[in-house]
Amino acid sequence: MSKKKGDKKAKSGKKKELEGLSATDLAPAITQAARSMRTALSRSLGESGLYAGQDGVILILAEEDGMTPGQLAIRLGVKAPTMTRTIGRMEAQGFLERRADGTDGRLTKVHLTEAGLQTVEQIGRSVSECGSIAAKGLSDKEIRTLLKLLKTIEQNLQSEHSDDRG
Amino acid sequence: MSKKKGDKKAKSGKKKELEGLSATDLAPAITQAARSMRTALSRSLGESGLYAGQDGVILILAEEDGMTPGQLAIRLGVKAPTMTRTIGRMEAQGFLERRADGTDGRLTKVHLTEAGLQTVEQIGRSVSECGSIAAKGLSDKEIRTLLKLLKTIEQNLQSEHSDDRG
DNA sequence: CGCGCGGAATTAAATTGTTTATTTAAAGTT
DNA sequence: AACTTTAAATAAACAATTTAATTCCGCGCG
Repeated sequence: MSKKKGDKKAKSGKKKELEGLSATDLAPAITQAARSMRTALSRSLGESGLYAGQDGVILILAEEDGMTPGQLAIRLGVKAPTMTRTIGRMEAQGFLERRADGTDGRLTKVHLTEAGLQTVEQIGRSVSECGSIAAKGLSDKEIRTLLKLLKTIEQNLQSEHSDDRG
Repeated sequence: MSKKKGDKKAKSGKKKELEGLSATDLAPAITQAARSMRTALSRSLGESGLYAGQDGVILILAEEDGMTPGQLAIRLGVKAPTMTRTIGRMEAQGFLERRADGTDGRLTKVHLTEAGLQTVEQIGRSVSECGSIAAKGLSDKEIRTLLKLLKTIEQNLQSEHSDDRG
């Protein structure tokens, strides 16, 4: 088991051979960083009675109330079934409520309740604070670079999945 | 519209105020990127009969067999109960097995089975390939920068949690 | 020698997340 | 108008994570 792996054959062929060099560490690195972030955020969010994953729903709804589960799922980058169940829990918790759309019977509109509205500020604070803690010691430029790189790899992974040729 | 911020006009004069500026987007960004990564890795890993989260266990065990659940948890950055459950599943799947430590009755040693050993190469390929896909279009330097930044924010979050003052 | 303390592993309970499959309603086709 | 297709939401099954509580075992102390 050698730590250095230079013998990986590139299946794409004409690309740079250096490509897969450090990329091997990318998946573990981002996984662990995200785990730490999720845990930290979860702790902070706990004060509001929320779980990590629920914060985004409230934040988006605070900006635009009455979105459908599908729209929320797309905005948050999760799958529809995930959103359905999360909404169900949050509804039971009293943070939001579902209402049927009058014109289209297939649609469900999600609305923030009074209790949900009251959490918005605290959530914003938690997310912001969590980001600040994580970014401690990093310059503004570095943060922007990180944000840009994260978006890039996300798009790369998404487009790979959608298999959008032509 | 007036919400637009992030101008480069303000230099490092009062970095304190600028600090939380882009950091607010950090948690959502890394969350989504990690989610995409996890999904992609999960698909690739599926060919080996594994789930995302199990790969690291096998990879570490391939390097050093007979580690305890607690050691594995620390190495992978997860909590002990997570490791217990993952090990349980993987044992049921036949990838590894638990053995009691002869000298210390509290310890459990985890060992790779033959089936587990056979997945090592494929896992390495999956992780590497997944990283390459994610890093498509990024220079080697950018990848290293990303890795460094990820490690930094992870350490920031960890040290925040350990709360070791005094 | 007994008894409590601490560490390691596990169990319990709660939630997010994914994939696959099912229901229901709108839209399109013949 | 009836049938088919599509789209949205949901249900079910699996897995990963976390925190809190429990069990088991070794070890020191009285």
